[in-house]
Amino acid sequence: MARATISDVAAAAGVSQATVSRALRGSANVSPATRAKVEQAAESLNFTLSKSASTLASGRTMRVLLLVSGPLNTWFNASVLQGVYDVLAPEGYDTIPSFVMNREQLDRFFRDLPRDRNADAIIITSFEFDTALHDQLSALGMPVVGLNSPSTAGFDASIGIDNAAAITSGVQLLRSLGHRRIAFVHDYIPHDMVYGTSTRVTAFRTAAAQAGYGDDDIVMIGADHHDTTPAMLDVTAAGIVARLLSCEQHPTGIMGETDEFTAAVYKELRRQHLAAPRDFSIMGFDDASVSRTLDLTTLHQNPVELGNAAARKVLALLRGEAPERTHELVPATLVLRETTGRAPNGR
Amino acid sequence: MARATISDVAAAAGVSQATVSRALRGSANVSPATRAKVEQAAESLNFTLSKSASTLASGRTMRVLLLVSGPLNTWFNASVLQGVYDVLAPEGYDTIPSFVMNREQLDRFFRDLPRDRNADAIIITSFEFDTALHDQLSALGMPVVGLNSPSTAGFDASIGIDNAAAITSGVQLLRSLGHRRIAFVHDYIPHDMVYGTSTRVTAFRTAAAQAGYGDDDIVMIGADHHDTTPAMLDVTAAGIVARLLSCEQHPTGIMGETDEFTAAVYKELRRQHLAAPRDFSIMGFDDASVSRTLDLTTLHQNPVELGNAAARKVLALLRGEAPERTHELVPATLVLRETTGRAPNGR
DNA sequence: TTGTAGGCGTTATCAA
DNA sequence: TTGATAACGCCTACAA
Repeated sequence: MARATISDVAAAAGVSQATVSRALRGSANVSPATRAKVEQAAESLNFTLSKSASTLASGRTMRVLLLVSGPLNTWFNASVLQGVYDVLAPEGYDTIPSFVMNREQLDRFFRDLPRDRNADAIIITSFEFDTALHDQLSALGMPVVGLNSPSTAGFDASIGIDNAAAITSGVQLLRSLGHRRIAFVHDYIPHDMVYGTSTRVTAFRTAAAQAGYGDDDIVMIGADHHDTTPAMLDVTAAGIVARLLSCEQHPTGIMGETDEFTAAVYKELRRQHLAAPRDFSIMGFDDASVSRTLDLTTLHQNPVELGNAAARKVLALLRGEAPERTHELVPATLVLRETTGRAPNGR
Repeated sequence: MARATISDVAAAAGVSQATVSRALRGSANVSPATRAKVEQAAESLNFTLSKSASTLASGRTMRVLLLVSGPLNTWFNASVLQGVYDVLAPEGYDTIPSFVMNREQLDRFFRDLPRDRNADAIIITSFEFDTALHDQLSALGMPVVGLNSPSTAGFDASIGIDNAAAITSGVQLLRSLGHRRIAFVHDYIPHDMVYGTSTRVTAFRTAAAQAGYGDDDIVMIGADHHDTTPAMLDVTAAGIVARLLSCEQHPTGIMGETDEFTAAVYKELRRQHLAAPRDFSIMGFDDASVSRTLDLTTLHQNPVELGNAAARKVLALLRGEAPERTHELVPATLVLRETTGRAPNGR
């Protein structure tokens, strides 16, 4: 049997199509009696409004795009999606995830976006845009909210964590524990589209200098290519540790860009029969589940809540209101666990 | 400025709307010259087809729903999403994730689904359906493919891993390593909507019996409630371990329902100064990243590939073809790492 | 509060 | 290969 349309319902309920439309969308100006009649008719005909037809007629799609950088199945991205979904779904909006891995895909995304014109707003996560892209954003013609984007330019609203402040507190911790030489280890940072974590690298440099570390007391070690498979992560980490331990006077305080990456480095250090915090201190960033598994000291952030907040801003923008706070920076807080402690040599 | 419509392009290119439509969708029967003219006109007007209008006219939405059980931000679910997205996106389909946490939400989902009628197909992950739900599936009127669903009833196609075979190989491993008493530890399994992992519980029982373990040599320990926060997982695991160690003659071979859960149990065991494989053997299930971090022996599966396969089946169904294999069961293979070894007491 | 009627931007059928 | 034209199913002034 063909699907019932709004006129079938109208006929069944003995009212006009317009009234059915109003009743079913919960609009005001419909008498309770009429509404009941309509709802009952719709129910018995197993009728529901067609989203496409509504969209075409109203111009509202009830969909919001979520653009994330890198794979969807990382702890951060998946949590953001969860958070966005949580607040959008009850409001009747679909969340449509898209992800891009490199600059080329990003450009294509923006080129094709109007073609799909199937969204009322877009949330963009963890991209470091150049000015060309900022212009693209403005040309979109829909609310754009940024999540963990280094700059707020081009966004109607944004939310992110305060990477710099968090890194600073981490550096302070290492210093107060007596670590004289400290290192920052991080994954490969692509040139064509920066993933946002580059902020942490520069923040570490700055924070260390401010904390009184000299250039010789700071060691930055980054992977020189992107690991594609999980197995490669161990290999990358082994290379990092080799470089770390071959420093003349190796650092005893180590910060990692993310928990995942830090976990791999930590594992390799243990393989070298070094123990934390006996021989060194190590801390991650994110408070992902792996940090809990390893009792890794870390900097806590909650990407689900970031997603929630971003979605709330979208909703406000869509209602034509200003979000409570247009550009928001939330702190990431230090979580002390078992992998940090007094520096081995004493002070 | 208002957005250009297909007639603007038609006018600019000096052809009819129908021709523009054909040309832009790459349909055959358009002369190269005309196509070029149209494409150029579209380009200069910055025109792209409206998805909603296309949908309304054609009946095809170019969207597929992905219904998952439990939160979106678990390793498994996020990977499935990634896998589905990977094959659907290049074909022009949007992937729309939905997740439900309990039976009530599931019922609502099916009740509201036609209301949204905004999908051409649906992929359903990790649900154990009763017959009432099977009927719902058939009534959907669109291709339904199952992913890791215990039964194939009601699905047009399905794919999943062979939990039973995998569990059997795990049990065999423990037996050949000389473990006389073995345990299966698992998280709380809700009654209202089974998450699919219950299969593993029963599979363990069966496999153990077949491998010659007597009833007294098998210990099943499940959490008695659902942990909501990450912190609670440790508490749950502590309870599990307490029960495990308080067995008269405690088991030395342990299998866990998932890597995540097993990791928590393993952590608690280490906290009790027990070491694997010296004092016991432990293995997880999934080959999630945490198992690599901990060098945990596990049973490997690749949910990204499961997602790929499910999406390919959807595509085939949508083309009106039969999928290569309608109902597919792929093996999960044993990955030996550092946490399993000869039973402590010898044989 | 309810009804009428035009329009939203395509696709698809049928001719030409 | 191309062009008219009738759907597609709903929303929204506007009128009653």
